[in-house]
Amino acid sequence: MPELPEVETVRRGLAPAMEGSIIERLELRRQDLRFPLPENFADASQGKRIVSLGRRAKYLLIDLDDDMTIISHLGMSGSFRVEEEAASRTPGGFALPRSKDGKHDHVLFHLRTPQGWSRVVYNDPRRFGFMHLWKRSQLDAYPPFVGLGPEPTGNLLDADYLARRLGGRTQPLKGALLDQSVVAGLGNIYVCEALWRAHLSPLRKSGSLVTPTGGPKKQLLLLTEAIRAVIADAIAAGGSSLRDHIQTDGSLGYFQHSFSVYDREGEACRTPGCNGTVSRIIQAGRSSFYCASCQK
DNA sequence: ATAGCGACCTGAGTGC
DNA sequence: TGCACTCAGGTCGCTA
Repeated sequence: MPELPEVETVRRGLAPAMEGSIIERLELRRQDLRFPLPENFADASQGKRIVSLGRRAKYLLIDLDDDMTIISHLGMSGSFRVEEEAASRTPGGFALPRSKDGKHDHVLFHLRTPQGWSRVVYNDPRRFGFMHLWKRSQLDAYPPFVGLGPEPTGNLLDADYLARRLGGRTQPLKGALLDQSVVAGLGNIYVCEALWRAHLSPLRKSGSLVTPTGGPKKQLLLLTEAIRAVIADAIAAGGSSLRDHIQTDGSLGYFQHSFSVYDREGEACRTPGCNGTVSRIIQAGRSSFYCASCQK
């Protein structure tokens, strides 16, 4: 489920509840997520203050006050929710409504906040997510971060960079953009959306967007801007839905965005002036949605 | 080196 | 109402 914009929205939603709080207790109900939880997870976390929440690609970073960082990946079905406790309650007095889906609540952060007490709960039905502990000063050496491409929101992603990475590559654009070493944080949905905005087919050979001298063709400039814009728009949409979403059920992690092509098989293409229909094809075992009329 | 595919796990949706 | 089947936003590791 969560691609970069969803993880960023989760980060922004959790920050007010977690930053500055102390992890009074870490309750581990299931250890067997995609990878086993760290052996010393509870001991290394309890009593520590959370100094800030960060993000790299689709990874949420919970920075503790002793140079350790909890790295959390939501996999396909992971989500967090915040349960606030009134300031007047005592530590042992939790009387919050039990989650309707408690059987998939795997990690519970019992927090002491400046205002009182709260719980932050990690829920993950499919258990494709995981959490690791890593020294913050050595985060660049965390194996999944080695070789990770630039953030699509940052300055390192530009058409010249993509030309260097895509030049000579015969792989279809769809696969190249899903490659986290090319751009970090794109997933199936936003690759489909970016290609639609750039009027490029997911089947197009990656190298065809690069000139013989290795520079970006105009279409690659458009693709670069489309990637940046689709991510920025999705983050903005998540941010604007954040407050309402928390108010309804306290959960963070999945927002029903409206997409232009994703999951719209058989519907009319939304490109102005295009009368095509959205198709679904399978590439490398994953669905690609695109309009064959305006995406070439 | 690159590309394709199954595996990991559970739940939601569909059609009979 | 139940059952069988398909599909899912991510990533890893194995093949050719």
